[in-house]
Amino acid sequence: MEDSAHSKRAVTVADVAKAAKVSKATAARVLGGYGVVSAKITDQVMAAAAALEYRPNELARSMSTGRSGIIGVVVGDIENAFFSLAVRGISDAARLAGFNVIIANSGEELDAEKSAVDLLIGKRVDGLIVTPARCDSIEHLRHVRRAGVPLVLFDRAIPELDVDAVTGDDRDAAITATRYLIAQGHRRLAYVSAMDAEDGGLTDIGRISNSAVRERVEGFVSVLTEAGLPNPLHYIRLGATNHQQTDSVIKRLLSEGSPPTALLASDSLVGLRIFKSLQSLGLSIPKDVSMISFLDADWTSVTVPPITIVDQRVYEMGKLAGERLIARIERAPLAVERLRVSTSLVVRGSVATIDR
Amino acid sequence: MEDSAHSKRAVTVADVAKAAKVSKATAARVLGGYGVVSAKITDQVMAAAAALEYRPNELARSMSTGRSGIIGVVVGDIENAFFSLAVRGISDAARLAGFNVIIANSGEELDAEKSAVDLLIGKRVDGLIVTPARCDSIEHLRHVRRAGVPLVLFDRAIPELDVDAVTGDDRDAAITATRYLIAQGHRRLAYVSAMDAEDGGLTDIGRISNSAVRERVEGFVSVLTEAGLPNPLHYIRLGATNHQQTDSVIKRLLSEGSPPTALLASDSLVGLRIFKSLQSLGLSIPKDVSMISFLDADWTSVTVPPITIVDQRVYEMGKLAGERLIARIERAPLAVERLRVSTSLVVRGSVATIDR
DNA sequence: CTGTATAAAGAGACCGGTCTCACAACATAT
DNA sequence: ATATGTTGTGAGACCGGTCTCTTTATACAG
Repeated sequence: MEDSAHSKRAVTVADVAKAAKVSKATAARVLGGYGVVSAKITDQVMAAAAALEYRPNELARSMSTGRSGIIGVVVGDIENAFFSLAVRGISDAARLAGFNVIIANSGEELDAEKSAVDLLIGKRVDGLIVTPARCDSIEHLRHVRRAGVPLVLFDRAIPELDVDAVTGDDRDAAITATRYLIAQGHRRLAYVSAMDAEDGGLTDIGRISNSAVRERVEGFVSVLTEAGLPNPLHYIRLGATNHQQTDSVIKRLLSEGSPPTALLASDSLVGLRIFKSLQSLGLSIPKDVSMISFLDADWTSVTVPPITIVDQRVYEMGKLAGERLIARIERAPLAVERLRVSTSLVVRGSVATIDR
Repeated sequence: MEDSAHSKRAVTVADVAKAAKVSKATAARVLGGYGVVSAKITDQVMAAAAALEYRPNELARSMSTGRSGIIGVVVGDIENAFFSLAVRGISDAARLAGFNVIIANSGEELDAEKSAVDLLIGKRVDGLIVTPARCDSIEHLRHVRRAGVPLVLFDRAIPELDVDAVTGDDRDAAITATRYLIAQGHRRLAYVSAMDAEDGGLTDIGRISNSAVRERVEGFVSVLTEAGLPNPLHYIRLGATNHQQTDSVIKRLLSEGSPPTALLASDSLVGLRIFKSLQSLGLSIPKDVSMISFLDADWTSVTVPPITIVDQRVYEMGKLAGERLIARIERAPLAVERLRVSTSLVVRGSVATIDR
């Protein structure tokens, strides 16, 4: 294997310059596409570069220009369809503007998020899109701003932070879905979310550290209250983080004296887990229990019955976030804003009508 | 907004050194964690760094060390569950070894793949994992090798390229699935893949430019041949790239004089499209048509009936690819290998038994 | 034919780290 | 007291680009 040398020093502008018999500065002008160079010299340099298979060192380039052409994205969980769709939206916006994307996974954990942010700042990304795991620990995000790196929050807003955010209209979405359930005659409604929580219960909505979840819960509760239903917090359950947890949450929920007749799932993963739980408990949807899930995920349209969902238009959210960030990077004079992407309820077959 | 200045020069080692009243070299030693420095000076420097909120410039660091700590991944389509799972496997392996990951999407297009590879090489990634869109255009991959950057192919192998590859045991998987279908009494079997093709038909297996698809088709065909079934190529269809295409492929396939009784889907996206097509055609699975899909995707276990699948263990594949690449980066003396991750057939309910 | 404007090419500083080498200070051996 | 070693610190080259400033060559005007 003659190429096992492995690190034969890469070809540099200096090498090309020497081969083309011009100065390093001139070669750099040709290869970097700036300044003025005669056609003849340009050809010489290009020929030499091709012969040597010159590839520019973007690192060095970034060092002197101060721009990396990269935008960093910190998401909760790439495997979640919500985020992978969002990432595609961001990537598309980025590509259109000539930027590339580095993705880092936080696993919805604060420490991982912090170090991901630090890492990306270290790599001198031109801007950052972050899905903050918690809205009550924001020092690291403050630092991003202080470092002069444009920042856009995704899916969750932090009012104290005076920074752009792209979110769904979570409150309205929850309100619409909840009103629909009530209109169908349901009176005992549960809201199930994946957010970590000490115990499954909930006492103080204001303390939910994830704004998307909080606003949905608020919307949910406000509808129950306006409908005059008792104990609006009673059927709210957090902590459906994995299969076992969800199973036990659902089991406990349904074995109450008067169990809920409808479940609202905070995201498509929770929705899927709930679906499977109900299936394994031998319960039929929507005859025994009704459900609505957030996100128009793959699986929701092929089940029997197909699942009624809140369509979040995540791709648009991602694209918008990307565009906004790029506008910031290019110093567009914009007011700090929270951009809300509207959602819509897609009625399929997972909600029963209850006669009373 | 007092921080609208936006680019207040970042804090450098020199700044920290000045504040700590030591030389740049000493400050660098403390901040970079190399060399020897007395405890007293270390404290001074750390204090100054903390006060100034120093963050190292990884770009500059990479420039002098020649290592970026990044591995580049070029995948076909992040939104495909296959790839997002693989990416998680790769990321986990990377994180464990202290590497970070940049992801680029090729959209299964050769040009996009080439420019992604170029870009990543330009960013001086320490290694590259690529899912080659085609196995017959490999000059850009040759160049990666010539540039001295370790490379691991993912999901598809290219024997001519003398480079590590991590794939499934595609041939065996297809054989197992096909034999199973035949054992259930099926005699007219179709294979449907998403690969681009001029027309849907297929004349020369050897010319399939994607090794995974080719090997699966080979396996499929070999079983049909060994079972003495006529015209093994007859029901092989490529080009099920999107919903419309798949619909028309399926429609044409089933409106033949003697339509296939079982379909084998090349990946979970194709599988899902097939499922929906059949549903919209009013055909029942498995009564009217049987099917098997590759990949244990979300949706396959919640349909009615649940789908019999070929479980590909993609996470393991990704992890293995990551580990292999890192071993290469760290100059482990390994022979070039093709690593095959075994698959297994998970029988669920989408295949009917045909009595004859 | 000289003066000046202009275009093209070269020289070298710079970005922010790492790292080699020189050197100073002090401890231990002879 | 001198030689030798050890440890901690400073000076400055270097990575591979960009970019400013200077120099050289050429064109055109007076």
